[in-house]
Amino acid sequence: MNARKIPDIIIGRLPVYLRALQRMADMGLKTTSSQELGEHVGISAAQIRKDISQFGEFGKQGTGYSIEYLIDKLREILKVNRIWHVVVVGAGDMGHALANYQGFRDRGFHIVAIFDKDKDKVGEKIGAFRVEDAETMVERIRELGVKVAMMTVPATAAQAVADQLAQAGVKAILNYAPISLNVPGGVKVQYIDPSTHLQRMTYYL
Amino acid sequence: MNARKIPDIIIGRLPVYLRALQRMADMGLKTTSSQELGEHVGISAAQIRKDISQFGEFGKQGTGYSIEYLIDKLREILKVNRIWHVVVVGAGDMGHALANYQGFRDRGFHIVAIFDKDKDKVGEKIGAFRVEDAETMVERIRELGVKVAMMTVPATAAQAVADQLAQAGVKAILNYAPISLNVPGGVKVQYIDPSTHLQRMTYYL
DNA sequence: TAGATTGTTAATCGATTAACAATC
DNA sequence: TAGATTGTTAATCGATTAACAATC
Repeated sequence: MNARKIPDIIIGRLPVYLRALQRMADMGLKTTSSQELGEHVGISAAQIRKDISQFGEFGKQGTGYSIEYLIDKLREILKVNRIWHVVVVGAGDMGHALANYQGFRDRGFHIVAIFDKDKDKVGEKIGAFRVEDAETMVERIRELGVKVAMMTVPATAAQAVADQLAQAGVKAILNYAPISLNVPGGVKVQYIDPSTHLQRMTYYL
Repeated sequence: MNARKIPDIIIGRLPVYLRALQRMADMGLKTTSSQELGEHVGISAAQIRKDISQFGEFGKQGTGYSIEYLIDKLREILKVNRIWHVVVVGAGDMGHALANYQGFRDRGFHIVAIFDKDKDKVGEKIGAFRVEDAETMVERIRELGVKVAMMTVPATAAQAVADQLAQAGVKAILNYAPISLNVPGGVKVQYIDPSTHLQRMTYYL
């Protein structure tokens, strides 16, 4: 089916399409076109058609795409037609914000545990969670079979934590620490660093 | 000097180089090579040399780059050799986390105000700040001459807030709301959406 | 049918890599 | 000097766009 190797850059756009489509569905729309979707996400219609057609023929000439059907397909392709259990490492302000964030609902993710190294924070209640001791992290992640983690630890601790996560079997790390991580092959990392994002814009000011 | 149009994709990598270099400087290192820097950030040495050489000849054959000098140059290129005043819109958990975040220090940014629409939140103290009424936002941003904003509002409010920010003269928006924004030409947007970032990785699991 | 829009091909455009002369 | 590493060129590789036949 999707036998050929799909470029990273295309995979990176699919969640953006999915997000826009889910929004359209929430607004009660039933169908859309590459043109319309493109206007919403700021990408050319041709590129959207090309990206989507990598995975099959999901549209109809003359009428466009069924929003519901395309959502289903994208969720299937991105493997978010299931719930991924996620751990948060670091119970600082950002860890709190993530733990309380409602936006993971219906996007395929469910936080199952939060860890911190600081003994003062261990046991603290955050929403429905209780902060667990980082010392037990590797074991707990293995037990729970968790493959996805979000790291909100200081830069100085980040590489060591990433090593532990990889060792525990985590395959996808969302890194909020302002540092590039070295991870074994097979482990994916995405970076969120507000300063870096801001610096990508100041050049143009 | 840097007369030619530099591709976006190169500008996007410069903050990553800068972050790695600042880390090296913190560790007391004085010089580095494209090879070494490349290993840190996961980018080929050839590409790093090519990227940097777009802006001048900052290295030395045989010895590489002076870390301090290259940091200075990158800060100058990215225009973060000054302090940008920044506003936060939305005083929810994420707004709190950003307001308390120490990582903007020395990266060129300084938060000057936080706004929220919710009258119950207006007046609330967050660190050194007091939450201001969103109704006064446009005026306050104009007064303060702020060009950079971070938006942590619900998706439903995001477009309207972005319109207001643009109207107030903001030219760079870091958007935490899970929605693509339409902004006038000349306004830059960067997106941070943890679900989208996670979905970029699940494909590979 | 007429109009609209897909999926796909070919052409264009842009980014990355490899290689090496220059030189510290 | 010998070794190392830059800056740059040319070659390769990959991504985007334009165009259009197919067809709903």
